[in-house]
Parts: sequence; C-alpha cells; structure tokens
Amino acid sequence: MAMRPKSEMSPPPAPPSPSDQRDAVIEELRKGSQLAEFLRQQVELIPEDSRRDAALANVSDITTALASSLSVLQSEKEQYSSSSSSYDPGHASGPSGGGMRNGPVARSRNRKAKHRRGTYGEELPIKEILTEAPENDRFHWRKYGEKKILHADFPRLYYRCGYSDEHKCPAKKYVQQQNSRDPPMFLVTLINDHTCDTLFPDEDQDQPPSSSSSPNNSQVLDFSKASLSSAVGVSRLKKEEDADMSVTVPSYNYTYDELSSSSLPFLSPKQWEMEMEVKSLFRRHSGDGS
DNA sequence: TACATTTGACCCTT
DNA sequence: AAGGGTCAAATGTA
Repeated sequence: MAMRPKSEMSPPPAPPSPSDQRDAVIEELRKGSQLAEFLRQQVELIPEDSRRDAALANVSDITTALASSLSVLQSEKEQYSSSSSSYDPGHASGPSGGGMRNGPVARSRNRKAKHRRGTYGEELPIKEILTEAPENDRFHWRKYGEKKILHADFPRLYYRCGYSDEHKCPAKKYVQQQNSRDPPMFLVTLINDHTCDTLFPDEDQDQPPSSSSSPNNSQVLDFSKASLSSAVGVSRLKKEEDADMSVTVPSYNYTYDELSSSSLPFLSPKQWEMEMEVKSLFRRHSGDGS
C-alpha cells in the first residue's frame, strides 16, 4: 500500500480528490465522444462506399469504447456518490429480499447459519468488463441468484462456475445491465479465477452440446437462454436466435492468452485496451480502489 | 426424471 | 437497519 509514485505529473498545489479525478476523466471521455461524432459526420461524406464503410466501422469502435469507459466510470461514480450521500432510501416498496411473487412458498425456515461458500473477505474481484454479450464467454456458468440493486434500473444476476462443485472452481461473475439501449450494455464483474480447465475449445464447433445430459462429460454448454431470461432480456435473445445466434459474438481469436483464463474479451481488442487503460488510470488516481 | 432456473428467505457487512 | 450476496425449495424445461 501507499506505493503511488506521484512524480508522474508536475506537483499539484492541492491534490484533487479521487472524485475530481474521475470527473475529469469523464469529461475527457465526453469530449472524445463528441469528437468521435464529428469524425463520424465527416467520414460519412467520403464518396467511396468501401472506404467510407471501413472508416465508419472504426469510428463506431471508437465510439463504443468511449461509451463503455464512460459507462464504467459513471456507474462507479454513482456508486460512490450514493454511498456517501444519503439519497432516498425510502424506496417505499421493496425490502431487499424481494417479494415479487404473490404465492407464498411453503418453505422450511429453519435454515440457520449455514456454511457459506465464500466469505466476503476472500473474494478476489478480477475484472470488470462492459459488454453487449455477457452470455458469450465460453465458460459454463450456473445462475444462483438475482437481486434488485439499489438505484439500479436492472437487477444483478449472480453466476458461479458450473464446475464449482465438481472442480471446486471458485470463479463467479455478476452481470448487471447498464442501460436499455438497443444493444444494451452489461457490466460483468468477474470474481476469482477459474481453476477448472473447462473453457470452450472454440466457437466454430457448431454442434450443440446435446443439452449436456450427463454431468460427467458435460463439456460445457454456453449460457443457456433461460439463465439470462429475466434481466438480460428474452426479447433480445430471441432476436439473436432468429438472426443466427452469432451476430453478437465478436472474434475471440486474439491475444487470448494475455488475458487471464477468467477474463474474456467481449470487446474488440481495441475496445478492451482502451477500457483497461482508462480503468487502470482511474485506479491509479483514486488509490487502487482498496 | 434429471437438471437448471427462479425467487423468497437468510446471513453478513457496513 | 439497510443493502448485497448466497442458499435452497419450488418450479420450469428438455
């Protein structure tokens, strides 16, 4: 701790607070977004179709990356600000335990302090990823919970590795929809590395895993549609189904090894790089987040 | 029938 | 006490 060389910039008279730094980064990203928009308008004037389309694709990548980074920072900002300012806890209608169903489920309530799988202390948040396709990461996940999060428009979905029992794999991930844009963005928080060696071999093997009827040799099925049904949006998945399920799957073939086995490149390499850069920059400024 | 998901309850941290 | 994370019975699906 306390290993933050402050020599990288000229010594500021009064060091700005982490939230100021974040705001500054957000502001820069906003400017970048505006510039990207200008650029797009200019690019649209290119007469040759092929060149224009290629350039537009690049601009689109830039725009997406900027928007993703902005979204990450803003969601963090909201988290911090809402935790420090006592906002509006009234909420009037929702104890955290939910209560969406009216049918009272007869359930034994004798569940006393059970052994908890992982105490909060030993969890290792690995990465946060913004993606349009949280379901496509080639691991086998099993959903174990869903929670309405305060001040969040969408519930958070909780998944653990499908081999958490067989291989004692501690990997988990939380998926939270960030917005309701046309392709909605999802913030995926990866917790703990996979210790199971059960990554999908490759995407091009089109054969379905025959619904993995046997748990022993079940070579991982991808996110089942049902597992994403509630928050990720059934309609969207249906759309993908109709349009051939592979629309939103970007190429996975780049520098996969550079990323730890648990961090999947939902984004294009460029987007990934930019995002990691922004996040590490922010972390450096805001004190490592710990 | 077996397995995966849903969802209210429970537990822990803040 | 509130909010977030997890458990596990009930439910859904192939």
